[in-house]
Amino acid sequence: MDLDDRKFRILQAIIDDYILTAMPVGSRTISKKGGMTLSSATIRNEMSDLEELGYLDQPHASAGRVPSWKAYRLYVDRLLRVASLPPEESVHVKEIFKTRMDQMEDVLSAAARAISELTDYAGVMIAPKAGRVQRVQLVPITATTALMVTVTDNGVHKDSVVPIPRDLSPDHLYMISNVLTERAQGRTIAEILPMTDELLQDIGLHRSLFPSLLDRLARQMEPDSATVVVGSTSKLLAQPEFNDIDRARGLLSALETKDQLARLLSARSQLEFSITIGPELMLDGMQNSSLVTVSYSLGGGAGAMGVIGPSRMQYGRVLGILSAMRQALNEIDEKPGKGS
Amino acid sequence: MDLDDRKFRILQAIIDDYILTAMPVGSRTISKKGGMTLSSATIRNEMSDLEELGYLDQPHASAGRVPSWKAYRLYVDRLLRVASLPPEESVHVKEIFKTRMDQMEDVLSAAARAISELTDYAGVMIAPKAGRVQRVQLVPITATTALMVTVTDNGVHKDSVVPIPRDLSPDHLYMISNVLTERAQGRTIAEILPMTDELLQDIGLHRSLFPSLLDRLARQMEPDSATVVVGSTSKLLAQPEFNDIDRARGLLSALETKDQLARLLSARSQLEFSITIGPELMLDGMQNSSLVTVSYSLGGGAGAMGVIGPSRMQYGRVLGILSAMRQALNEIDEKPGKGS
DNA sequence: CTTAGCACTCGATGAGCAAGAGTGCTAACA
DNA sequence: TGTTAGCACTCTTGCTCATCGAGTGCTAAG
Repeated sequence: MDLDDRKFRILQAIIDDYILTAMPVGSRTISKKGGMTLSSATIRNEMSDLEELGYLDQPHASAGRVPSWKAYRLYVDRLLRVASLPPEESVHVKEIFKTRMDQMEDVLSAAARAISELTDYAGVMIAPKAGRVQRVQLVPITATTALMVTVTDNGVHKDSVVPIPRDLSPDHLYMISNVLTERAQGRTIAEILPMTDELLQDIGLHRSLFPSLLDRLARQMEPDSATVVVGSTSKLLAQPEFNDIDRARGLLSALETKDQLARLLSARSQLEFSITIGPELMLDGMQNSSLVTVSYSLGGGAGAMGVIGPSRMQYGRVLGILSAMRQALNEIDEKPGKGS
Repeated sequence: MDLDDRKFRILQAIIDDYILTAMPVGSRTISKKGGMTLSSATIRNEMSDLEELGYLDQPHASAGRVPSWKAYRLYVDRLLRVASLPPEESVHVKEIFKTRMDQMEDVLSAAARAISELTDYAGVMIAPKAGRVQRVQLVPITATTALMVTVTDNGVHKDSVVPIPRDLSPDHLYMISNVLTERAQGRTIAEILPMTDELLQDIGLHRSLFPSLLDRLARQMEPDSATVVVGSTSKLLAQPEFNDIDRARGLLSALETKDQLARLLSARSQLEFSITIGPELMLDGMQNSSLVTVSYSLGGGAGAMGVIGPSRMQYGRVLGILSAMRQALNEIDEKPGKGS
């Protein structure tokens, strides 16, 4: 069931053309442009075969052929070449993070915007996975609430408001923070949770307080939808496939449900890169879209970033841009004043 | 140049109809539906006058009339009635903030989403203005960086990474935090900035450190684009005016430049409510859109929220929803475990 | 001042037609 | 046996043209 070399070349030519034009590709086009010396009739026969094999679709009887998701899959698996960036763009990418970034948030949204800008698709970022706890500190807010700030070894920090007993002074909180820090330091959340009992024994004083704190700690450490940043989506609307407003709406609203995106991206933060095509995403409103991701590391933690765009995507170009971004992000670590 | 009562009523009928149908309104429609006992010919004459006065536009010679922004302005100034919510929706609004919200972020995005959901336009929120500093705390991250967490009296907190001298122990940082807190407590940023010299004298030890910290503090306190949250924008695409994809793109990209929105909203956080129509916004891509805002207070700080939609907006309904939201937000304060 | 009546305008709709792109099939050819 | 020229056929696209109808402005009568 494998394709012979000629079929490959023809399929590639079709995909290349379709990616550029978004128009169904006819046999004559390939016969002329494709660098092949075959007549359109021969191409037609081959195309007919390719359709039967499920690599091409025909919108209607007298239109050209359109690649199916199966074709894209083959394309990225076997035919894809990563396009390296032209030098001026490459420089541009390096520039993005030149300005001071105090917060993880800043880095993420700058990167997501940049990805959108460079690719003309929608850029998406997920923050690096929180690593091991490095410090926990309680900062008083009101008489009965405090802010629990957690810093991890990859520089990610999170905070949440926790209730505290009324009679705790700031110094008390600081002491508790130190105990918490001592106990939690260097551990992942999975390691911390069973420690509850031990902790409770240590500080008989605030028995009631700690289960709640550990709960929060656990919640803070898991990747959540808040750590997903979507870049410019308006770029997407320029793509011809979204002249159909309903499709556009479907995709946009899919992009707005951040927890879906969080799942997708966080699942891919272990993969150096990934390409997921249309139906493979198994999400409503994204049957005709693809997700391309690369992982990156920031402060030692692994995150993922990518672009979402029509399946007819310039995969090579996009991968090139994403690779450049990865490198730029990784370099942030080496600089002082780095992203939180 | 004032309009007589009948012109008012006719104009109102036209706007009411147009808001519902998004179609140019003809004289016959008004004559029949408008509750008036005038013939279409009479209406026609009046409409002709209204057009001359700039309240109506005519897309083309043989179409009906469409309200101009001037008409909407008049409408909201003099003819608008706030629609109170049907009880079941009112209950729904109260439910939104029932779940525990640890972070300001959570509250904002839940609210923005809810506004979008209820109105079918795009909801926007800006965080309450930071008030007076209540506590400043430095949490060590690495040997040379710390997280500066600032808590204000209205519960807003912000953080940013600051460089610190290499030889500071956590306890040192805690002491410095206490000094900073003592000095800054109860003051606004405008009051803190001139204090630099005083502070430097107090702690001769870390002269070089403090200007940088105060800088950060100042930056933290100003409202920034990060505090703007936009709810679901895909709802907007359902509006018939955005069948024109270019318009949709224009508006969406306007919604993506958050600092513009930040300016708009923060300028309106002092007003109980505001309605700004198309050209009055003076922004590209929003000539045909309106912004309706109400202020709210959370933790004692004033913020603003609103919706952005086509000028042909159900102003009364939107105001009703926003009022309900304001009330729901204000009530969060009274509960424990409140928004950050 | 109101309104009935009427001529006029102009967009929307749909039919009809020609052009063009593309296909599949067949038959000839190497 | 694979390739290709040729051709009939299909279907979309764009165009024109006529028609329809909503809506207007004007005029003259009530």
